[in-house]
This record gives sequence, structure tokens and C-alpha cells, in this order.
Amino acid sequence: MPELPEVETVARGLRPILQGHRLDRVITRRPDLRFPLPDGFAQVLTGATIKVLGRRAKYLIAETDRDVTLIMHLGMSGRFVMDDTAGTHKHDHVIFETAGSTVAYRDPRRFGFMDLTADPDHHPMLSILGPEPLDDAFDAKVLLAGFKGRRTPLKAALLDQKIVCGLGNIYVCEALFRAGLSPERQAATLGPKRAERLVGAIKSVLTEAIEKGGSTLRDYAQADGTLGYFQHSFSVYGREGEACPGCDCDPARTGGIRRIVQSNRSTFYCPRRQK
DNA sequence: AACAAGACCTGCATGC
DNA sequence: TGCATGCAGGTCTTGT
Repeated sequence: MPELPEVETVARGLRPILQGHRLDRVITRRPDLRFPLPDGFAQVLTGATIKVLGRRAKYLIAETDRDVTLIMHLGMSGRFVMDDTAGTHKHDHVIFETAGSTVAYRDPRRFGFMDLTADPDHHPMLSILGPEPLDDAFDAKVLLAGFKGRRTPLKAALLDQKIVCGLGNIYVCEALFRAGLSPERQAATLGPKRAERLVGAIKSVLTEAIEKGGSTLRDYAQADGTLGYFQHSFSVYGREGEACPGCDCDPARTGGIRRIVQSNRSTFYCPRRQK
């Protein structure tokens, strides 16, 4: 599902229609997504105005004018639709209506969830998150501190939202490729120079992806239905057997981009360029 | 504490 | 055509 660039794109798409607008009606079509919706979910939100629609890691955070903040996670297949199909689809589980718009949360796999909290800073799922990768505070020093004592592969360490948040399977593969680092290298073996390169790669790949409206794969699209374009810029993700864009070796001879499984998930990388 | 594997759920592409 | 298999952008939970 959506990783940081996609969630940021969704937040930007939803902001014009939700931020500053009152929720006239909130409809829940089932009592649970990944977790049960909190008690009184629709009643608490009905009539509330969304003051700020923000993002933290892969979470959308909607502060209201009441003593409650709505936290939303898109899981793997969650998206918001606001075209004229909103509310008609089998997997439209939650529907928000304002004076001007109908927005449906559509999520076939239901790995996403929503929660209400009076105190987002101490919400159990937000309080454990590591630094935002695009913040200036996230630098090589911070990354090295997170990697300290970790024998786990770089791939798994970067997926750990407590070390740095917002990265998922795609952007970890892409960042490691840009940094020229093997996904199998133990995290704690990184020195300052390589850490610096990795931080730069993470920031650049996320920034470029946001600029292109995120990546559109399978069922993800921006809130207004338009498509992201960053998937065309993938160097390694989903490109098993293709030529590595960073070296000019012949894929027929070298096998090209390799796919391996780490932490039960696919990793794509170039074994010649990433050490 | 750190780590790997399993769990959750649906839809789609592939191969027989 | 039907059926089985494997795969998918996440992350919490379990067990070592």
C-alpha cells in the first residue's frame, strides 16, 4: 500500500475538500476495518469541522474542532474516492459527507483502520514512530543511532517504523539502490559515510516521488482519481531480470535485477552495484 | 531486546 | 471453464 509519498499525496488531495469543512454526515457500513471502529465513531464526528488534515508517517491525521482527532491508516489497499462512485462500491466502508462533497474510504483487504483520540501525541501507534525522513532532524547521526546493535539486514531495518518512519517495501528497495547498498548488509555495519549516502538516497527518492504524485500500482490512485507517475521511475522495484539502470552489464548474461525474499517480502536489487 | 515468522483479508494473474 | 497457487504498497502479534 501506500507509503509516505502516496499518503502525502492523498493528504494533499483531501485537504481542499475536507480541511475547514464540516462533516454533515458520517456513515459506517461495517463495524470494523482491521480493528473495530471506536464506539460512537459516526456520532462523534458528525457535525465536527476538520481544522487541519495532516500526515505523520503513513497516517492521515484529521484534527477537529472538538476534543477529538481522527487517525486513518490506508493499510495495503485503502484509498479515498470522491468521484460519483463514492459510496456505491462494495468495499466503501466509511463515507464522509460535507456540504459540497462525498468522500468514501474504499479498502478491499481491510488492512487499514481508523481511530479517534483526544491526545494524538500519546496514541499508541503514533508515539512509537521514529523520525520523519524528510525532516531536517533526520540525518546520518540519527540513522546510525537507530542501527546501533542491529544485526538485521538493512532492508528489514529500514522497514522498521521505529528507526525511521514512512518507508515501505518499494521505497526501501529504491533508496538502497540509490545508495549502492546491499539490502542484505547488516544494519550495524554502516559507517558514517555510507549512512550519509543512505539518508541522502531516502530523502531524494521520497521527495521525487511526492513531486510525481506518488506511485500508482494496482488499486492506488490519488484522491481525485488521477494517477501518480513515480512507478515509471522505479530503478529496481518490480524489475526482476531487467537491466540495472546503474551499470551497463548485459542482463542476459548477469541475470539483471535480482529478486530475493526478506522478512517474507520481495526485495529487488542489483548485486553488482549494491554492496 | 532483537529477530523471524505468522496472522489479518480480498482480488488478481498465472498455470493446469 | 473451474480450481489451485502465489503474489500484492502494512504492521501487530506470537514465539524463539
